[in-house]
Formats: sequence, C-alpha cells, structure tokens
Amino acid sequence: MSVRVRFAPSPTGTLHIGGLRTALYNYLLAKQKGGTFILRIEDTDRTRYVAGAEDYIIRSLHWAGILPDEGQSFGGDKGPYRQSDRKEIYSKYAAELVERGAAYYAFDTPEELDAHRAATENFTYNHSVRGSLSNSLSLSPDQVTAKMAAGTAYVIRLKVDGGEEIVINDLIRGSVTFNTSELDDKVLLKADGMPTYHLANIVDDHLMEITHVIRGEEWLPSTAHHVLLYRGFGWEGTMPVFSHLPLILKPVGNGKLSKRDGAKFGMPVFPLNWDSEVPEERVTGFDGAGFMPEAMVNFLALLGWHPSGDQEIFSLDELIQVFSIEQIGKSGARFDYEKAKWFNQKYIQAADNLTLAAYIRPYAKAKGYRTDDNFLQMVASLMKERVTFLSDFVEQGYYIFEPVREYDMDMVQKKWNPAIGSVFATLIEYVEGQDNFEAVYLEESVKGFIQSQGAKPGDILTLLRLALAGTMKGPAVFDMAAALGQAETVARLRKLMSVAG
RNA sequence: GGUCCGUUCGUCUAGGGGUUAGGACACGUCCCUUUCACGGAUGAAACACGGGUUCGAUUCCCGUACGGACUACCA
Repeated sequence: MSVRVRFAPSPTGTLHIGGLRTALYNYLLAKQKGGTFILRIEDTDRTRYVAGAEDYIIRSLHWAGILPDEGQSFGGDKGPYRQSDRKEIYSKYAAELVERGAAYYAFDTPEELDAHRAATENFTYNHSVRGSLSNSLSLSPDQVTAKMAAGTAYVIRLKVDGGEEIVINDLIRGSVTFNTSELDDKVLLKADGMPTYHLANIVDDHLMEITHVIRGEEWLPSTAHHVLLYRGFGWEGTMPVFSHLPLILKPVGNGKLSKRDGAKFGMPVFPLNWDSEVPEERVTGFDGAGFMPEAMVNFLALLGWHPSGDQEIFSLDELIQVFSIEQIGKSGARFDYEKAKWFNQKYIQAADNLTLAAYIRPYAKAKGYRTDDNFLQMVASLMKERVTFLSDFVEQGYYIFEPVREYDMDMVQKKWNPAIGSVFATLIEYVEGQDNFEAVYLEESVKGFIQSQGAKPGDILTLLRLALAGTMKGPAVFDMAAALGQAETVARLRKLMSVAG
C-alpha cells in the first residue's frame, strides 16, 4: 500500500513554523516512500476563520518548496479538500455513528454545561454523568422524538464507555495507553451542523486513505478518542499509523512557541510576511527577514529530528533520503534563532552568484537600485562572505549601489594629516591615469605607487577604503574599486579629500 | 487538580551497559587577513536526582523533582 500523508492546517491566521515543520516532515516521508502528500484545509470553526489564511498557507508551502501532490488548490480525486465544503459528508457519518450505537444526541445547551462546570469541580461529560444529562441515552425515545420535532438544538457526542485500555502505537513515542474511564464523550457534530476536528479528521483521513498521521503532540491526548472513532465506524483495519511530534518551545522562558513570540523576541516565527490594514497585525516572516527558504527548511528539519552522525547541512533531496520518523526526538525543541541565522549565512555563502542575484533583486528594487543580473551578481560575490540575511546585501552593502552616505570620521581623522593628504592627492591622479582597472593589477600597481611616494600602505589603504565605503567594514578595497569602476572610484576619492581636508 | 508525554554541554543534538561522552550554534583565546567577514586551530561547557538490576550504569527498571501537552459545541 502506498504511503499517503496529509498536512491539515486550520486557516486561522498565519501558519507558524511549527506548522511548517509538520508539513515538512509529512512531505519528507511521502517523497521518501514514493507516496502522496496531501493538503487539507480544516476550517470547521467558522468563528475563527481568517480571510487570506488559506492562501497564506499555500504560498508558504510554495516558498518552502514542499508542494502537495494533492489537495486544496492542488487537485486530486478525493476532494473537496476544504472541510467546509464537505459538511454533508460529516453529518451523514455522524448519523451513521448514532445508528451503530457509537454516538448519541445531546441537547444540553452551552449555558447548562457552563453551569455544571461552575457547580462541579472537574465536570466532565462522560459515561458516569451522561445518565443525568439531557441526551438520547438518558431521555425516552418519545422525549427525544419530541425534542427533535420541536427543532431543539443538539450535538452528537461520541459514546465512550469506561473500563477499557486503549493502546496506541506511536512511531515516535512507542506504546501509549489510555483508560477509557478517563475519557469524555467528545462532541463530534456541533449544533451548527459542522463537525469538530475529531469527527472531520477521522472521516477525512479514512476517505482520503491516509496511511500515516504525523501531527503535533497536542493531539496525543485525544488520539484514544480517534481510535474509538475508527472502531465505531468499523474502520480499525485501515486505521493510519500515528506519530506525534514534539513541540517547538520559546527561545527563552517556559512554554511552546507562540505567534506572539515573534514580536516579543524580535524575530520571525512565520514563513511569510502577513499584511494587514491594522499596523499592529502586520508581521515579518522569514521571507521578509531575508532568509533563504532552503536554509529555513534545513534548520526546521533539524529542530527535533536528526539522523545518526554529525552532518548539519542537508539539501531537500538529502533530507528525503535520510529522513526517518523513528529518529524524531521525544522532547520539545527550543527555537534557536542564532542557529537559524547560521544556516542562512551558510546557504548564502554556498549559493552561486546568479541564484543570489535573483534573491537580492526584490530588495534592490524596493530601494530603487540597479537590478541587472551582472551588477547584482557582482554585489553577491563582493558581499556573500559577510552577510547573514539576504537584505544585508543592500543594507550593509548600500555603498555599492549609491554614494557613501556617511563616513567613519573618527577613523578618517585618525589617519589623515597634511603629509598623507598630499600623497593621497597624487594617488588620485595616479588612479585616474590607470588604463587597467582589474582588481589584481590595480592592487599591485597602487601599492607600488604608494611605496614609491614614501608612504605606508596601511595608512593610505585605510583611507581608500573609507573613501569607497565610508566604513571600515566591507569587501577588499581593490575588489570594490574594480566593481565601482574607474570614474566612480576617482569621484569617491575626491569626495574624501574634501571631507577630510 | 486529573490524564498523558518528556529530561545528554546555555541551545540543537549524536551515542549507547565498559567511550578521554562526539558534532553544531553561541561564547573565550590564537592563527590567517593592512578592514569586516570567511576559513583554520584551540578552550570552557552536559548524561536532573534517588533507589534498584548488573562485575559494571549516562545507557535497562522504579520512584522523586522539574518541564511540557491536553483537560471547549478551537483546532
């Protein structure tokens, strides 16, 4: 049987990186096994629906390069893949479950349940209390019929009887046991006719012939209910294998990484930017922060999973080769932004200039800079060894695109004196007279000239750097000069004369 | 509170009954470099605790502590 896995996010806003990681692991397993990766949108809670969220999820998968083979907006013959479009399917199956005696109607209103919770500590709707509540198990058939005829709102609940051990064989955690006496009678179909996660998930996983469920650890406690549902439908034979992923934790402090942590720690926790009319709701994603998707995927893959050995850098293809669910860790992994930055830096260093040019282009364009390939490739080669983010090419290396805005005057003053100044003046003319402006030649030539003038190369070279970049940080002086060209180089040298003198 | 899950350097982790417990990030020092980086070398840094089992436990078992998830007509 071929592997079929699904990523089933809820379109309630931005997808955070924990979700992206879940998608990635599903993708890796599917690709490794020659299986199918499916995207299903779980939008059964209409109160939490956020416009644009589904699109955001899909764009995020595109960005990361982990495209579904099947699913919402990707086609397939087991659709629709959006749960709100499958509403009738769920009510049909819920009714079937009632007929089979595995579920029942409950008429208790939310207010009544709240009252019970207020009155009884740890109130749980389960086998021990349902007899005294309002449902088709406690009421007489006539009463139930009457309530239905009167149009009384109802939900359908899973009938969980106590006294049984449910053993789940989790690929990551081994066997996990739950006693049904501690389980509640979960709502399967809500009063608005929409299913809850539990029902929709099991019905869809069955109908879509899912073989492996890889999802977050937050679902482990309800997995026993899910097993009971498969049994209630008589689907145990094709029940998928479960794997519950450890959570991604906050960089510092307690608890799992939350969407708010992005702002709190000044780092992205989402793949893409999220635009909004409300300024406070806008967020910067890894994309906008200047991360390469390949770097992000590598980082994410290793957050909670690691193959044997010491290798850290893996291409997507390599990840597909070596991935294994069994090697996923059991404990939560703290989100380490420093490590994420290191991966990005490594990927930028390793990328070829043409690839980088394409990544730099949007940033250059936004600043109104030159965006032709040759120029951007040159910027890439000059800066790639010294940047962390893609945005750094235009931020830190702005002086390659436009004139120096600001000089490190402390440094200029430290190096400048009348004697040096006069050597510098003659150097400008010497540079202006050069007919070969290639870096290697220029370096040899200029250094020779400086020495012939009886000056220390160190002093002059520092001023040259300051003239070209304004700062002590940056590429090799003669590489910059060659890249800038003779006319611009001479102009910048003259500018420094006026600034310093 | 209850249920379930977890615990190797600060962080991500490899390992596994007998090891100088390995790597990476971050950090310190040095080298390379007339800048900043890159790169190289090196240093500090861990098996939560207590009982077992065993000739021998960091590794297996049980407790304790601590951390986490869940405990909605949310997913």
